[in-house]
Amino acid sequence: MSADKTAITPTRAQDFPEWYQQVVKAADLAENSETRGCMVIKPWGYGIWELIQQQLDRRFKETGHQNAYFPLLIPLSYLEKEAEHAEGFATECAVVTHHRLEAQKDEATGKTKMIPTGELAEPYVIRPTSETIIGAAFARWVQSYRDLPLLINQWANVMRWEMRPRLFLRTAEFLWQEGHTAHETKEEAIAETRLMHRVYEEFLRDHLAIPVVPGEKTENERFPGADMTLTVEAMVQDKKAIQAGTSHYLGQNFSKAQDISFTSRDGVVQYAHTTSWGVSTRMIGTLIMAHADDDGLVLPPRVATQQIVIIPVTPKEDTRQAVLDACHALAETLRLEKKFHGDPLRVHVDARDLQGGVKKWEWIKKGVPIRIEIGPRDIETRKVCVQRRDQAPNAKEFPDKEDFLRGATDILQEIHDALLRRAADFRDANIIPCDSLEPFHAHWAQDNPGWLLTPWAGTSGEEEELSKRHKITIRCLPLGKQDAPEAPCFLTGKPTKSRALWGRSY
RNA sequence: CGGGGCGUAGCUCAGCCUGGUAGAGCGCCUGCUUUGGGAGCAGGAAGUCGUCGGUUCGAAUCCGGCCGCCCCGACCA
Repeated sequence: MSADKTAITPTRAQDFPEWYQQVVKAADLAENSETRGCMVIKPWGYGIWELIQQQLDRRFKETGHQNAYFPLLIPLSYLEKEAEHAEGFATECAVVTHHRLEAQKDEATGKTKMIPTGELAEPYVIRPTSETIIGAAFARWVQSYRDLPLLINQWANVMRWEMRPRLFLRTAEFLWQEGHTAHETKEEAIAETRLMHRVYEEFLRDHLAIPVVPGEKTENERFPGADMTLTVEAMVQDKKAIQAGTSHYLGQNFSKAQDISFTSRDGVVQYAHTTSWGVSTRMIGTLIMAHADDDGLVLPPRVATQQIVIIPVTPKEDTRQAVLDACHALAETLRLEKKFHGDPLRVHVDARDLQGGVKKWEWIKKGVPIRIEIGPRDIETRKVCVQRRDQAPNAKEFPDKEDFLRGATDILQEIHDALLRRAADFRDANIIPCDSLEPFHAHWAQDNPGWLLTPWAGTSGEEEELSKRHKITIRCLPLGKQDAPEAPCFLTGKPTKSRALWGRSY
């Protein structure tokens, strides 16, 4: 193999979107299905989702939430209750209109066709999100201030009839969690919105090694029906932005529309303040675009379906069994004795009867953080061959087995830290301050323009104009930057303490 | 929903213009060789050529309807 050959063709530099597709394929994460816009998530990819689920769910429970489950089908009339909300999703709803099929034989061809029949009096919409149907339940559950706060989360699938699907990033059906809460006061609801926003930021940083810019969406970019939308924005390797998670303060918009009311401490009937927040399988797409390289996927250790893969090297038949035994023994020791952030290590022995090189490259493409090779010589010298996914494919070290055992979880943490640092450096290098119009316009003519941070005091209309002109959006008003030194807005010249972050996005 | 392109083996595609009834590479299976390595050689399995209809002695190939997919826009977690 020549030194410049990569496992993935094309490379990121050659064709980023195609590279992405090839990584998904090479890592065996998911594939397109017969159903338009919907993907089949394969075990290696679903394993990542399961880990995301487990670890996020733990945080939700720690912050006082409980899981529940609500129907997939929402009566059409529910979507008519909150006008803005309905309008926001109207163009991407799948509608269920019939409840049975009738077999009909075509006399000419002899084939049987199934004809929908039994039309429903009121159609159902397959949930694009569940505010309305959960709100209806909340209306029944909330009677008194003593019923509040109501802190519910649901793990579910939703469907949005997207025009241009892309594996993980934008599929018609996707998996997510949606938190829905109801509170007595605005302050409490906003505190909840901010809390979950922070949970997302920490999760992305500490579990996925993705640094994000936390901030607030402008009115133009808000969730339909929300008073405030908080977002975590990730920058991926083509310098585009991906909204990795959102947390919304819904004010009393939904509670008024759906009558989520309660008798307050002073005996007055009031409307609850509600929130909703969610992350989806899109995070897997974000993770790929943030960390993968020209040899395939690179998994942050905490969400790696397997963290360590041990490849037996069996050149001779007479030492084969001893090598296999040594591999299994090491795997078992790692599983039983080592923990990474509280979870037992996930270790796999790849004993398949394939050539070593084939196996090695397969695990590189699948992004396994640590590869171990053990052969007859290593058994004699009591060493192991250690290779890391954050280093070159042919880089290897030969520590004593005992030393490796002692330091295995440290290596995982080092890999996590290295991924995070690399991504953070990249992001920081590609957020450019900009305080006047000329360079702003010029910036977006570049190929992969990165983000601009500007003083901003423009109106929604002015924002929209700039957005359309350059195919950009205000990704967010970054959280820590809304009390900056007063400066003239780059567009209007009005003095402002606020800063806006502009970029192209997925 | 507008503008382009394409549906042929599991995958990527050639063949279509100039109709004569199906090919390559990769993958898969078998055998031999190789073995700290994404190997080599030999053999093999696998396609009602998206679908319905028309023209023709004969259609993957020509004509029409339908269905689906991809790319560029509008829309979006």
